[in-house]
Amino acid sequence: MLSQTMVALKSSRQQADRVAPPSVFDSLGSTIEMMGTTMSFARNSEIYFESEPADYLYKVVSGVVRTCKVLADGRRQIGSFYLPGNIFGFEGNEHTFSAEAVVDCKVLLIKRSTLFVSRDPSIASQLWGMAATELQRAQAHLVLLMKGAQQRVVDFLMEMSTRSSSSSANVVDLSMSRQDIADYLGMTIETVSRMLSQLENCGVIAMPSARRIVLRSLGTLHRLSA
Amino acid sequence: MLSQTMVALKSSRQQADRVAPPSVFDSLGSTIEMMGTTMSFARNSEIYFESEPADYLYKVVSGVVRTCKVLADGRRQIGSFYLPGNIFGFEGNEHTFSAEAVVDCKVLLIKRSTLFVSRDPSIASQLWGMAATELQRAQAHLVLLMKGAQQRVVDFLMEMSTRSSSSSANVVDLSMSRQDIADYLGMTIETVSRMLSQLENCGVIAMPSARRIVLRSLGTLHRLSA
DNA sequence: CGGCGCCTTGAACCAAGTCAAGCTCTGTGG
DNA sequence: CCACAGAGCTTGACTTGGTTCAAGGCGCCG
Repeated sequence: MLSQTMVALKSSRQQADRVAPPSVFDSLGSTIEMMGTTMSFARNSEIYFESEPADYLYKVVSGVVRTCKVLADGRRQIGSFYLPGNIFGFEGNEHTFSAEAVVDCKVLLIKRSTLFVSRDPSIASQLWGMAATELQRAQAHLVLLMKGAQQRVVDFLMEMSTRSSSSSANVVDLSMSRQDIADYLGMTIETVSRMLSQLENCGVIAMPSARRIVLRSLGTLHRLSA
Repeated sequence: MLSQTMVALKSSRQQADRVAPPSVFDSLGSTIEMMGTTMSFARNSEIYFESEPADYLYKVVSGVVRTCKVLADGRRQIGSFYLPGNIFGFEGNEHTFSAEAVVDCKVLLIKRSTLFVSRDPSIASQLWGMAATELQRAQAHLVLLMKGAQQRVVDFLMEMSTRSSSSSANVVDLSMSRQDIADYLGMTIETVSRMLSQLENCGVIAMPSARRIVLRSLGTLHRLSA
């Protein structure tokens, strides 16, 4: 049951890149305006660590971010993946998970304190809404972990398909490794691999390459995830 | 893998009991004052259903509440338990889980709209804090579900011990059934039972009765939950 | 071409689930 | 007050889905 993950993180935290113009932090169609700083992070570098004080919110500009935690026995749990446009870093006063760049990323940082000085009540309710979205994500993840291996993989594919505003629907380009997927779904890379092969054999997906998945029958997939 | 749970819910939604005086909604040491309504719910009755619009927040006055969801295959997932003083009902605009009374309960209802009319910025930040707490709870639950059966049960006992402001520390009085515990921990009642017996045989807990657990060695328990 | 990540596949193993009794409370009616 | 019924809990024997261990394949870059 022990460690498979043991990712050697690049220790180099990246430096600030440029100061963004007064920009629109526009998730959820909102209009929180503020000064933000964009930073770049190299693949597998750490954005923040799990227990650092949470003074910022983060918005993915490009790339993909994962939040994760290394358990006592060396295994790793991934809390969530964040795609361009997504906002992360919502945990209370102290981060409960670390955040890392899955691939090279640009991330917009917003100091939390700047959000509360403004008296604009719409900001408060937007924050509320984002936290609620995050909570729903976590709850969906809980439900996912109760299912069997095949269902988990199918759910994952469907989630990624839905969330990535991909050009051609039905094609999912995964930027994360099998190990990342396994740690997100709470299983081993071998099982992830087997389930994918199995789905391919059944003809419901195709894998032109390991990281590119074609969803050939959304109907069947949806039924499988029941 | 099919249904074990099939709880027959009492359909009788309870009526409003009395109107509370302008009361202090004082979780997190806050001072959100408002008119609230206290309602009583009988054991196993439904407080709200998963997909109803979420117009209220709820505070447990007495008793214990569970939030849960019935999966497609009939199994049930419990999102969380709420003890007296805890506040629940934070999901976005629509509840993702149902809420039910584990035992006879009194619950204080607060209409959300009343929270937003006031311009008091402290209310907003308190709401933010509560949502963050709820998120942390969910994340802790995620981590829990990655562990082995014994660890899950130990974690559950520790959580309950910590959260219940019990008179005598080290004694946990469970108001929920084995089935509730199993559905919270993502396993079967048999496994829960086996793990508890095992812990008792090792001498780290005692069970004067099925629902009353004495933690005989917090140190050992803490080590086991590693 | 060779080395190295990363992914896949196979076979053996094991933790938890399933199925099936049996036990222990608790409340109820005689 | 006792006997009985039923729900809830425990325990044992067997099955199984997923992990573990161990090769082997594929693709990429030097």
